[in-house]
Amino acid sequence: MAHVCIHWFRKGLRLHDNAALMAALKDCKELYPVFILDPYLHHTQVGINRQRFLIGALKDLDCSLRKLNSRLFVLRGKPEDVFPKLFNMWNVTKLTYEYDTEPYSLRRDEKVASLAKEHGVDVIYKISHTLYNIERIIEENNGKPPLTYKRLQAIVQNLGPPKKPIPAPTLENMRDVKTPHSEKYEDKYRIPTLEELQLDSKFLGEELFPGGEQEALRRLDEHMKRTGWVCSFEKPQTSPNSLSPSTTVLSPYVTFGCLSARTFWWRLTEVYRGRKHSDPPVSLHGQLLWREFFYTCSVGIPNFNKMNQNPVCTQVDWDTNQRNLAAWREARTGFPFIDAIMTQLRQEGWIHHLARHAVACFLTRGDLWISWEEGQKVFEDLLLDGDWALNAGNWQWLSASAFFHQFFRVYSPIAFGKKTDKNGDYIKKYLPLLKKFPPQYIYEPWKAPRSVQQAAGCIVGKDYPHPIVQHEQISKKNIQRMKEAYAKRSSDNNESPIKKQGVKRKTPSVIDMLQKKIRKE
DNA sequence: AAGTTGGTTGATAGA
DNA sequence: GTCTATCAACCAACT
Repeated sequence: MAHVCIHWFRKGLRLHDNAALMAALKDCKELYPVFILDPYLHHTQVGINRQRFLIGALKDLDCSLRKLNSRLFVLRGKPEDVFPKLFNMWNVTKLTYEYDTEPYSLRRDEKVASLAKEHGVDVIYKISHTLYNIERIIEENNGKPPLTYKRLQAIVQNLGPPKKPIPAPTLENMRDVKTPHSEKYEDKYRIPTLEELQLDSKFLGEELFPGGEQEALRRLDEHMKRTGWVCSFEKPQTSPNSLSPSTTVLSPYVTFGCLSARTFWWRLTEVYRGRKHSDPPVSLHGQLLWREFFYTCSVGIPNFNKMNQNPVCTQVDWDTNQRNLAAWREARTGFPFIDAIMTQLRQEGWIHHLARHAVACFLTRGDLWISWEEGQKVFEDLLLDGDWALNAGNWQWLSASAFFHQFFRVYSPIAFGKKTDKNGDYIKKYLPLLKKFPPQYIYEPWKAPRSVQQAAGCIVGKDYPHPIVQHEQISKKNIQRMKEAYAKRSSDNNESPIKKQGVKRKTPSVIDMLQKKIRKE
C-alpha cells in the first residue's frame, strides 16, 4: 500500500542525513513536506536576525525540494490545531519527523502523535539532531545524566563513534513520489516575509550568516579545507575579539539543523585521518561533544532552564536590578569590552564563545549579580545559534551555578580582552565613538584625562557612560556572596541529601561491564 | 570511605 | 614573549 505522507520539518532543516525524510519516501505516493510557524516558538519576541535566518533556511529548503519535484508547505498555528485539518484534507496515512528532546517539543509531539493515531496516521520519528540517542547515554550512566565532560566522554567512547550520516534523497528516490501542485497552493503555503511577521527589516544589518543547508555545506567545505587549522584547533586558544570570527560559525547551522552534527563529525574524522590532531575537549570533535553533554543534561535534569526546582543548580539570591540589566542588554555598562560584545551580539547574532563567557560572568557572579535566567532570555532572543539546552547549560556554567564551580575565577571586563586585542580594534569596530581613544585607555576610557577625552571627541559621562559598577570592589564582594551560596548549598544537602541516583538498570551498562573486565584483568 | 585528582578558556607578579 | 607560583579553595568522580 502506498502512503500519503507528511514530513514535518521543525529543526532538521536539511535534506542530507535526514533519516525521517527518507522514511517518508518509503512506499510513498504523495509527499507533503510541511513547516509550521508555531506561535510558541516563532513569536515576535524572537529576534529579527533569527527570523531572517529561519526564513533563509526555509527558502533554501523549498528550493532544494523543488529540484526534487516537490516543495515546502508553510503553515501557521499550533501544530495540534493544524495537523487534524491536514490529515483530513490530504487523506494522510503517515507522518514523519526528527526526534526533538526539548521539553516543549516532547509535549507538542506527544499531542500530535496521539492526534495522528486518532486519524489512523502512522507516526515515524528518527534521531538525527544529536550525535547519539541521548536517552541511551543516560541509560549507560545508570539513569543519571553525567555531570562532567569526562564522564560523558567515557560513555560515548564505549558506545562507539556516532552513526554515519545518510545521503540526501535523489530524484531516483522520488521516482514514484508526487507532491500535488496547484496554483492556489503557491500563495497559500508560501514562506512569509519579515514584514508579515511584524518585523521591520530596516533594523537589520548585513546578513553575515545566511540561513540554509546550501550555505551550511559551503561553509563546512570551506573550513574543512583548512587541514592544518582543523587539526590544531584548540577552542581556548581562539580569540573572542578578532575582527572576523576565529571559529567556524557553523553553530547556527547546527542549531537549525541545516547541518547535521553527524555530517560535521565524520567530515572532521576524514580531516583528522592519518594526521596528528587535537582532542576533546578542546578540538572540534570536542565542541560537538560539548553540545552532546548539555543536551544530555537538559534531558536528564528537570527544570533545566530555571534555578528553582533544578536539582543541580546552586540557589543564589540574585538581585533584581532592571536598570543594570537594561544597561547590559543595551550595551551601556560603561565597560567598552562588554559593550562591544553586546553590540556585536545585537547586530550580527553571533559572538565568540569566550566573549559569551565575559558578558555572562559580568551579568551574574562577576559584577551585576543578576540571575543567569535573565541573560538566558537575552541570548535566546539575539543569538542565531540560540539553543535551549546549550543556552541553559552554559549560563549555569558561567554563573558557577552548576558544572563549573571555581567561582573565584572571575573574568575581568578590562584585562580579559587585552590578551588577544591589545589595541582594542574590536572595541573600535563595534563602538566607533571610542575609536579615537589611545590603546592605553580604550578598555577603561574613564581613566583618560579630560584632555584625552576631548581630543578623542568622546566625554565619559556625556557621550559614553561611566562604568555602572566598580569591578575591583564588586567582584571581590560577589566572590564572598558566592561562597555563602555554596556554603548554604552544602549544609542544605547535608540536612536533606538530594537523591541524585537514577533508576537502577536491570542489565549492567557497557561501562559497568568494561570496568568489571578491567578489574579482572 | 575519606582522601586525591582534575577541571576546555582567571589575574597578577615575577622569573 | 613563556612559564610558574600565588591567590582561595569550589565540586564530581575516582581510588
